[in-house]
Amino acid sequence: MTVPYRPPADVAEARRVQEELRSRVELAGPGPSAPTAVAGLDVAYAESGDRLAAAVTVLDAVGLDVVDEAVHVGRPAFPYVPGLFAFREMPALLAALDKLTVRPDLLVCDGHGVAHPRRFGLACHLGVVTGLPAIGVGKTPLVGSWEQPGPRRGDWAELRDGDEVVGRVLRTRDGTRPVFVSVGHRIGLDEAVERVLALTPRYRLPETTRTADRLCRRALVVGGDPV
DNA sequence: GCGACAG
DNA sequence: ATCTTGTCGC
Repeated sequence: MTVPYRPPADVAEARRVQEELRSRVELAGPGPSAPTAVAGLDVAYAESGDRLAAAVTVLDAVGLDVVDEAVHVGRPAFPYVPGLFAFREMPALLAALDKLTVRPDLLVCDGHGVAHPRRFGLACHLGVVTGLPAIGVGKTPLVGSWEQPGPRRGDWAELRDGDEVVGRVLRTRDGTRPVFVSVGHRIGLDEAVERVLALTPRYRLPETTRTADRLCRRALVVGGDPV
């Protein structure tokens, strides 16, 4: 899946691109079809901050075993600006996705989807650009307010920004901090939460992001960096 | 005006 | 994201 993508030259251009792509987000799912190959995406940075490794792991939706994986080592494509975070990692993530042999049915991103100031976080960006259904799973909030969800796995609370429900604060494990789930592209919030719970049988974060996290960190070490 | 701010 | 020691708990 080769997808054309050019990083913006500056903040102004990034915001224009973001606004243009935002109109293409689909907040509902395509249908009842259950995903079989779920991809996890994550990026690790070198201490210097001038090098990064983007990883994608594809897991069987049922057994949660890794059926394919790919990494791409490169440089950040944009400075870190809250709200424009996606531009930083998009090129490397797309390059990694390009190397996959197995085409995923769903992308699980470490970052938010529509739970974003302009409703277009990394998960939306990746979903729209690739055309694949995508879910955003953030570890910390970016926008919105919420009531503390119950203490048990599966308990949740609405994440709302003003009058809009932009996601769900979901407890994936008893007694641990919740994660922030939001729609990225072509999937509904209920199904997104359902998928996240299916991917967290044991740990707080989805197995997809855990495997991708280990992969990109390893790639960064093998590539030679830790002083 | 001040503070907050995914990774 | 990354830098960091010990510590509490299963």
